[in-house]
Amino acid sequence: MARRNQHSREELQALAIDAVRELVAEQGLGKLSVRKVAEKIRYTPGMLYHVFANLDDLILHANAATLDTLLGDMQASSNLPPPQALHQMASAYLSLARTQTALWQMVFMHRMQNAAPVPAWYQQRTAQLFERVEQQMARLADGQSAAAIHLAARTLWSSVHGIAVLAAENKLEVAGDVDEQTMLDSLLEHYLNSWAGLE
Amino acid sequence: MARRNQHSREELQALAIDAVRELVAEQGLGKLSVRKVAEKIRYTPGMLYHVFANLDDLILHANAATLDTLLGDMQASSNLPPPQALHQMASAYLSLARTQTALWQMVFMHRMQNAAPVPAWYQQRTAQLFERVEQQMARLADGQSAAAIHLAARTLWSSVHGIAVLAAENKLEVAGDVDEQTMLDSLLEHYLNSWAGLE
DNA sequence: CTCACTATTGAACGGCGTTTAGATGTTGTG
DNA sequence: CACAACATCTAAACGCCGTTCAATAGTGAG
Repeated sequence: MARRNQHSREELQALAIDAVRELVAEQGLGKLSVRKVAEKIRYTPGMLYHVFANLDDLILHANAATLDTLLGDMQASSNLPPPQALHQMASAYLSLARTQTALWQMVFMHRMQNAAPVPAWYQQRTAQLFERVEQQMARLADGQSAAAIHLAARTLWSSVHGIAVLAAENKLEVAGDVDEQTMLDSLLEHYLNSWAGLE
Repeated sequence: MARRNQHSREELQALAIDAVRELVAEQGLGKLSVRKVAEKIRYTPGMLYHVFANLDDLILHANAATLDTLLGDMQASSNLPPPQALHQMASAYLSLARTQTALWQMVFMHRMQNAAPVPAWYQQRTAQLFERVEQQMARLADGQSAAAIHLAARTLWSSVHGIAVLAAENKLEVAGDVDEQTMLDSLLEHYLNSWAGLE
């Protein structure tokens, strides 16, 4: 029982990635397993190791797909005036954390087991995220140094991330009933107000 | 082979909690297991289930200890003027994330498997964290409503949390070489500037 | 038609959290 | 002092998990 060759290597990759994303969306990251993925695409677990290095590698590929949709959503607002653009980008980030919580968590909160270095094709995507923020901050800046813009972009986005983390967990450690979108508004308004010297 | 009774129930709890914290500090959360904890305190895994409901319950108890030291550190600065107090509290939070990364992650980033509700004795500790921030924000506020103070405290602290998350991961998803303490300074300065109308 | 090749399987390894019957000390009672 | 009742703890098992790898069964080339 070998070589069905119904699927090329690339098709198998795509099948497995889709299966991971479906399983996680349905049952959460905690219930994901190599065996379930294999069963879902009707192969044996061992086969997945000819196509991916290990489970973390497979997860990384699935995360790339999630990041691509997020980057797409964020790109859509890049032509607005900077404050609105940042607002919409942050809203897209938060929206993903709220509506696709499990997938968002797999991207931003899953700790990889293998100490393997993050591959370039993945790092590129996370770098793009900050780049888009930095672009808007640069447009907003009034003659600030590149270092200052870099710092502010990272500060602001880490803060947005913190709010999104809260939204994704949605109760456990930190109970409270403040709406996260309102928190986002508060953060952006006040931080940008002071940083860019707006009124 | 039963009833050594060398240790009371409370002593066993304490032993197990210490073992968890040592194991996690040394090897990280990913390597923690009931079996290792049991071996470390020289009992069998089954015994731990007479003292704790399950592994998550044990982790929760270990986390309470971590939270207590954090709350102590944060309390120390409560008599300073509000901006400095918030600064020091945030620094304590960040410092824990940097120097005791694995323990910090166990508190703030570990997802519990069991859907059990968070017990009151634990929720009380996380609530205290926000309360202390809120207290300082209230002192800083210029006649703002309780709701506005609540919102601002949660916004600010979620942002601090986001920066601490970044510090704890320290490379993986988001490469970059900006010092987190500097980011904290930037966040606090600008957010508080605008929120409290300071100059 | 046969052979070399390769995609795929199936079984195994060692680990995990958790449950539970039963063994073994300790303690209270007569 | 004997013995029953009890509490404590162990040992083994269950069903999962990620990962590895020898063996196998289809395929395409000659």
